[in-house]
Amino acid sequence: MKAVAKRQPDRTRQTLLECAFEEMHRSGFRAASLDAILESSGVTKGALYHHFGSKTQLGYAVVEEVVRPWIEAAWRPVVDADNCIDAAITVCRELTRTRSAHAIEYGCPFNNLINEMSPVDEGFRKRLQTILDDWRAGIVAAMRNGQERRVVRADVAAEDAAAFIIASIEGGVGLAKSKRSREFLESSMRGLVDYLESLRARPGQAAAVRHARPAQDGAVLAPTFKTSRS
Amino acid sequence: MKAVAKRQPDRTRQTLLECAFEEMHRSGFRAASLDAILESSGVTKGALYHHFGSKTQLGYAVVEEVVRPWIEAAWRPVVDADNCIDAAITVCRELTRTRSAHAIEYGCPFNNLINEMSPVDEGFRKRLQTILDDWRAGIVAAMRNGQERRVVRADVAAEDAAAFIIASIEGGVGLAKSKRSREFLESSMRGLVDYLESLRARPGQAAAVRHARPAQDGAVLAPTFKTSRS
DNA sequence: AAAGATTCATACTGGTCGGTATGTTGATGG
DNA sequence: CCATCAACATACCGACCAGTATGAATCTTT
Repeated sequence: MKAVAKRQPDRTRQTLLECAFEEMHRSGFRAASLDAILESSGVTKGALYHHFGSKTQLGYAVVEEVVRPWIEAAWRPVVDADNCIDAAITVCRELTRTRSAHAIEYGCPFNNLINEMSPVDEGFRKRLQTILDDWRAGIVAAMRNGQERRVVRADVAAEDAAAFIIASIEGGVGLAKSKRSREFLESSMRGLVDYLESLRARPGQAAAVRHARPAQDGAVLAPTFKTSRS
Repeated sequence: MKAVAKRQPDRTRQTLLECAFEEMHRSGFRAASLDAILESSGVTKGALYHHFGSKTQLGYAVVEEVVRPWIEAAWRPVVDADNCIDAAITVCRELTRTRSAHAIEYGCPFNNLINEMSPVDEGFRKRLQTILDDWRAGIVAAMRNGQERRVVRADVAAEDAAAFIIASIEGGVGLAKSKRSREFLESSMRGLVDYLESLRARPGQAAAVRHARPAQDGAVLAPTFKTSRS
């Protein structure tokens, strides 16, 4: 019998992925040092190059197997929820509240990788694009669903709103890196929450104007208390 | 008399700054190669190190003397305008329309630098932070001004809205890099324009839920067509 | 248990990059 | 016209880093 298996290729691979993810999160992909990954993981270079053909291949694997699930887990609650606006607001609140100083300082790995790698590597670009597409499609589906259930205004263009929401989140997290505090992120998120509130369907509203007008007139506004801070 | 001055230190410095900016825009700061900058500028390494003490100092100078004016020029129209919402919408339209494929592919230099350098270099972080602070303060001032002129809803929290707007712009430009087309940026910008429209003060509206300001109506307004799309 | 493949370990290589040492040329003041 | 300094130019150095060659240890299969 063997007390502990001396060879655990799957575990080695997983350790490598996680340490590579952290190093990439701190330094970006190009500045990520293989030696640093090897040191933090306790794996040798021979093992690394047995599991991954190159640094680039390792990076691709991190995107597919770490970043992608990470992002998907974040917005899943919104897609699964009965009321996508309530769910989205909750996610936003969680996002700012649970975020450690470390996460504030280093930002969102997904956003970081897009910014760094999309212009210089097609493999990264394509993989990151599909993650973004899926994320957006999930929000679009949630909003369409919300429109059918009459919890989201019918005149909202779901594609545009989804892109706008994702952009504001990633932009807020990204820009927060330039500040010491999380003030910017929190402030931006309050703006986002206000925007999300404005997407709620109002009780007596006639639906479906969509591409005709920006809505806004006639309807008399303002969900109010649930969101009013102060 | 001299036909052409053989020594033009100011011009040499400026050329260096511009070429460094372009190289940094393409590759990021850390991956920017001094040799590439020297080749594209036709300047030698000796000249570079005469004008700048190190690559980092060169980077700082690019931030202060190229990136900062670049950003300030972008939002100045909003601050100077009579109606900041109209101006902001115009700027957004310009931003997407005039943007070349190159700019789509490589994103916003300011955002790129924050994402890349803020976590790893305090000098960059501080300089970029002040640019962001100024940008945000400019929008806040414009919105407060707009609130006094009754073109912006009185219940809007200017700080939050400004952060949110900036985040959505930079996020949209950043994420657009992962797509081949500018579709994502345009879509996100349509979402932003819709949001900006929602900030307009409405004629007969009793204002101020937010900080409980009464705000007498009577002021009329609302341009409308100037901005309505489709 | 032998053979063969998988999994890992070590030492080394070629290349790139930021930075420096040192030399040369042009401008400038006396 | 000479001295001095600013403004360049060239050659070189050490560090780091991705990748490889080679071999050893372990597991699997028969």
